[in-house]
Amino acid sequence: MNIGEVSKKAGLPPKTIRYYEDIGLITPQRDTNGYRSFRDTDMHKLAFLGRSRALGFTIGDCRNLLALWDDKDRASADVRTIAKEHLDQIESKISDLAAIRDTLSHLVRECAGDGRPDCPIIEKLENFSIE
Amino acid sequence: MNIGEVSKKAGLPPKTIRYYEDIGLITPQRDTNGYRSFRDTDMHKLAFLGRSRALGFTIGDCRNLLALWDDKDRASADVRTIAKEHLDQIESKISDLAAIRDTLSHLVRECAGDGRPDCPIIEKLENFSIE
DNA sequence: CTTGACCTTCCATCTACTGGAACCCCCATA
DNA sequence: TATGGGGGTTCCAGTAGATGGAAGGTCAAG
Repeated sequence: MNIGEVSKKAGLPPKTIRYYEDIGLITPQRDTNGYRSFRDTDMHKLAFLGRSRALGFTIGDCRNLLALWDDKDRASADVRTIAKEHLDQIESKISDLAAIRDTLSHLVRECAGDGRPDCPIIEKLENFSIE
Repeated sequence: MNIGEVSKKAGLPPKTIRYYEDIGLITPQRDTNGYRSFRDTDMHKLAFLGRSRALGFTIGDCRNLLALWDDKDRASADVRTIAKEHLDQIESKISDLAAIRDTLSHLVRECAGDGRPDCPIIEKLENFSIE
């Protein structure tokens, strides 16, 4: 399978797939003409990567998860640890963003948004602190 | 005021402050020894930048907000537009993250996390799709 | 006079790609 | 046989927003 077809099936741009090869996440064979030749296992890994990345795992996480995936004897606790840490990060990010959203939506509601120059948003940015 | 003191007051690392000068967000004077000499207006801008960045505005947004801040005659609608767009982005990011969190926490709950090798997290990453 | 804390510049590095240039390969059609 | 179009290849540069580190100048205290 050539990169274009793989790209469609895995839902990843060709550039991204080449990049994943560059950084050693996959190692597709080559045809005599130099084209990359993807096997099922490459396809499988790419799909795995696509899903992991969609869940927000970093490339480093993905590398670890792939290694764990390859290792049939690993303890599920190892996988769970990575996932749990990531989940914690996501939860803290969500609450950060929620605080920001609350502050901002308050400001946006307060601002008349008309032609007049006085604007509470700018005023608050001058001396407000998010708590 | 030297950069160290400004750094403490504004809560921004010296590196970041120099970077903000590099990209033209501030233009502090220089002492005869070459040290940056920060005035009140620089301090004020840095504090403004710190707060805007803490609210997740991009550097580009900050540049626009600073310009609007300088322009005493601008319409508050201009400021409100930037803030509103940003708020929308934040809300969509929050819901993306919430979907990821739901999926992940489901997986983490399902995984025994013990010494055994079978792990639903890995299994789902093999053939799961986030909807 | 030396020590140590500051300050300076410049260059490299990080994440996770993405864009573009220049070039090769394969197949179908006129 | 030429040619055109749609693949593929490599390599270099750039994105955002800093951050790390090297090499060196400056200043105040002891």
